[in-house]
Amino acid sequence: MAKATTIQDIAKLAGVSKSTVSRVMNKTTAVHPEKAAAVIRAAEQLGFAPNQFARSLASGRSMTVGVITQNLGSPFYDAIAQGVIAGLEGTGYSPIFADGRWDRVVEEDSIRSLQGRRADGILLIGGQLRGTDLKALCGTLPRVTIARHLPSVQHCCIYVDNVQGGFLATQHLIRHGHTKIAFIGGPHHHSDAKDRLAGYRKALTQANIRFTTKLVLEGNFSSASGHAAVHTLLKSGEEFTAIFAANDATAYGARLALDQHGLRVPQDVSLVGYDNQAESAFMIPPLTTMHQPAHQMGQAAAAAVLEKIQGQPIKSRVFIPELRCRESVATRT
Amino acid sequence: MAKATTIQDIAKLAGVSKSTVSRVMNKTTAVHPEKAAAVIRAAEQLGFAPNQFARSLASGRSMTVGVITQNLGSPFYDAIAQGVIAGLEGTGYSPIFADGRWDRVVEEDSIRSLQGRRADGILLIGGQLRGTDLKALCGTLPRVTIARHLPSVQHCCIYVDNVQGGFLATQHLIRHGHTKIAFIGGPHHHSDAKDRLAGYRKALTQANIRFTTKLVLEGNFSSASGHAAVHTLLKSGEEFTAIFAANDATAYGARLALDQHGLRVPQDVSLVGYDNQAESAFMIPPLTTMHQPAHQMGQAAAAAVLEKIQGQPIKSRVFIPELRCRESVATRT
DNA sequence: AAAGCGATTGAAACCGTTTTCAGAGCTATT
DNA sequence: AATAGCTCTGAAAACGGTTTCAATCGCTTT
Repeated sequence: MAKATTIQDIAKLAGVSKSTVSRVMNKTTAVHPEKAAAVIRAAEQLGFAPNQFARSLASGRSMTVGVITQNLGSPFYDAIAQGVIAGLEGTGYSPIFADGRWDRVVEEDSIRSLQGRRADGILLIGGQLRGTDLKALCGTLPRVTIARHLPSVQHCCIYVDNVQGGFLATQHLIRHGHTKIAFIGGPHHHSDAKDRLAGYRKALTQANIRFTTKLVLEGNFSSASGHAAVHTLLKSGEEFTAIFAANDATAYGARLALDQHGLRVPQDVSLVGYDNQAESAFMIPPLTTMHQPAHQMGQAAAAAVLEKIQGQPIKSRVFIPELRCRESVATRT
Repeated sequence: MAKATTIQDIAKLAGVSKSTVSRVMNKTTAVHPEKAAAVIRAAEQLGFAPNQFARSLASGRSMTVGVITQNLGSPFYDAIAQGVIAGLEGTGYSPIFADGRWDRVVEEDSIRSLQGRRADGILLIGGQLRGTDLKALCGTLPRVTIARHLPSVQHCCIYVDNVQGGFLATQHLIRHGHTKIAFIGGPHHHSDAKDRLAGYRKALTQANIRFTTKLVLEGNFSSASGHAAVHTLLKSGEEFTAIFAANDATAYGARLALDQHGLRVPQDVSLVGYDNQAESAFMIPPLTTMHQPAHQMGQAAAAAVLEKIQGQPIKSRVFIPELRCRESVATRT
């Protein structure tokens, strides 16, 4: 590799000392405008990119924030990651990724690797580690958790109120006259799934509708699981006029299964999803679903961790999901 | 944060010089077993974690590879990124992301930022920069381009044959008896879109079907554009019995528009997409589409850039998309 | 016994920045 | 006119490793 241009090269070309170049680059001290201009010109001419390692070594700050993801590929979590990247852009901080794969051990390794890289802060998108583990592992390293609510001390969480989301979705169905509402959830141990189920039950209770486990199916947030759940449900013979799926992917699978059984949406069965992924607006019929401001959450988290790095106190933040009414829900007459 | 322990601390505790500590840590030279043991003991006792920055600064290698993305959020490109992360896992190299936003200037800045972080190699997922620009910008820095074919020297490209993909999709429709096949493409300047169109024309020509621009609509790879294109097409009065959409998102939009006009898929109009995104298998009807091995491409690219970093020569690699037959195509009788 | 050699080792240079420190010019005060 | 106080600047010291270089030690070879 051709030797990269250094601050020294610029200093020579601009006829100043490297200290001055550094000052111009970082605007830390006033420099005579004429010299500053010369430095900037020289930097541009040489295509200068400061060596972040030298910079970090000298200043003690790495200007990177570690981002722990869990198996990229789900629309919701990906949108968060995208928001994080967007939120970091132009701040001088770069994101550095490590994948936790929804596995406690892998997640721990990932965090350690990020620490070796001296990340100034850590952003956890989802994950498995308990708050106390995190604290033990990260010490005082600024960190914020996204899309998860950990009630541990000294830890900021940016998340959505899934109980409220489940409640709103179910309430919408109830308001359209439905009383036999099936719920296709996520894995029992997944807190989002549990919360959405809790919201579902809350809405039922409030409307004096009896809750029955016969209408609750376990899925795993995949379309295939939604598809299978509807088969199971139909085979069970339990009556229902509406389905609330714990995410849009599940709703897609459910919708296909209904179609295969000759059931029309929304005339025979109403359907509500959760996530508002891009494809939902173009389903047939367009899917009514809960919108989560994923991108916005990612940006908020990026901003939060930056503030924490700068020593400012930050607090957790709850986002409320919003109902997006489309055409997959019909009034039960 | 408490000051981290350095090799100097270990040297003192073990009663040797820091050079020796470094040698023990990296096994670069034989060290007297007794001293080596003392060093290791000291390191463990102090919980030593080498400062990656100092190490990189001194050695010139960063153990990171830069990944340039373009607006995360599209299934195809996201799957590639996911493949890259997977391919790097366990290699000691970490991916560090920067977004180019499909904008030549932003992309250039991103590359510069990655260079500042002294990435040992660069992976470009899509992008706008011409091969010569890249070469000027990166010099001899190992780099591989994914999902783009740049015929410039000294540059490795991992891509899919979009002409062949367009050809196969169209041929599939022709084999089912269709002759009036509409094509909803991407932006004219986008090379993938151009290639798929070329494949479409090639299949037409081979089957002696006259090509007409009246059946070619411009889209932008979004569902909304597919939706709009079908409206335009229907208003134009031009007859057609099948649609080949340049990607699945476009196909979703087209499918909804057809439905809104009372046209059934596949009985009235057959539909083929491109990308095989996860949702396609659960559309109604399940969408026939071209599968691209995106994840696999990302992994291959990661492996390739690592090899190049190690000084091994690498060569470009073309993947062939495969047809995934589902239920959105019917035989024209 | 002198010279030669391989295995170890420490001192010191170096990587490219940031940051501290002291000094040089100038202006404003007394 | 001397002093104090600014503003701007360069020299040099970190930062925490790697790597080069030369020296030492213990043996083996003439």
